[in-house]
Amino acid sequence: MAEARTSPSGTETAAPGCDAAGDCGAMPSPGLSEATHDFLKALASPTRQQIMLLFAHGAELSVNEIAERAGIGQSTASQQLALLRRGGIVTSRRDGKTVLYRGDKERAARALADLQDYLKFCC
Amino acid sequence: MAEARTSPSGTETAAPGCDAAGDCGAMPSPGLSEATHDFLKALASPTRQQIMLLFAHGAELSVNEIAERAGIGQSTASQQLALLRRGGIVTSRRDGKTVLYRGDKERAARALADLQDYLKFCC
DNA sequence: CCAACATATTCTCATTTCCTAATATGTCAA
DNA sequence: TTGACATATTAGGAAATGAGAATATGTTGG
Repeated sequence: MAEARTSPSGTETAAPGCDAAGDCGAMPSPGLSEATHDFLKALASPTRQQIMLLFAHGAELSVNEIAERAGIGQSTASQQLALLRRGGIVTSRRDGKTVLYRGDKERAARALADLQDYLKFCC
Repeated sequence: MAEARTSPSGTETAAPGCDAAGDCGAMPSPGLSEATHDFLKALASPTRQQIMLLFAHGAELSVNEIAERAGIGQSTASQQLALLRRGGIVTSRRDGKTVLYRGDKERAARALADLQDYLKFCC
């Protein structure tokens, strides 16, 4: 009978480490917002990391250009770009038939700041 | 006949965006080091994020404590902690029978700085 | 050494992710 | 509107991931 889990309900909303303290409701408990989680997930993939490098120096590229330069299919590129956009690292705008993507400096910086707060809290 | 991929070999070691420029070997081309990639992968998981929160305020916890507080099994905790350690966010030290884990502030900060450079380059 | 406890490793299975092919949607020009 | 092109979406299979059960390794005390 292995895996004796003592706390049956995994519902631990409050900040841990403050278990029996009593007055820890004051701080916001940076539980890593959905946006920051998406940001991390977006960057935690070699393919998407490679795609991001294509946006160096503020370059603005179409889906096809990205697919070709990254050596992946068109649909794959579209999907990965959607994840990157969901993670707030890229923005897209339409120009005629094509859709141009580029890095979103501001939102990336914001996500990075969130991450910094999170790490400052937990480490 | 979909998926017309122009570059058949996906072996793109050099920094893209510098394709036909010629003199791009000067900059380090922050291709996201293995360490930083492990760092991102380590944080891109709700379970591991939850575990990290247990280390708030420099707390040092055993594997069993972590498993209990996070509501996961012992083996799962051990595995996830191994990933976190591989990502450089956590350090471990032995104290008798138990192994104590805590956040690694320095290495986390270094990984964050790497990430910042990467984003500064690509966005 | 042996028993007891703590952690690590292995095995297996369910879920998710990644990628491609095929198809659908959207946009412009004629 | 139709044709051509660019992107988005869907479907399906291979590979990676996440978690628990069982087992192995390591450590202390008797």
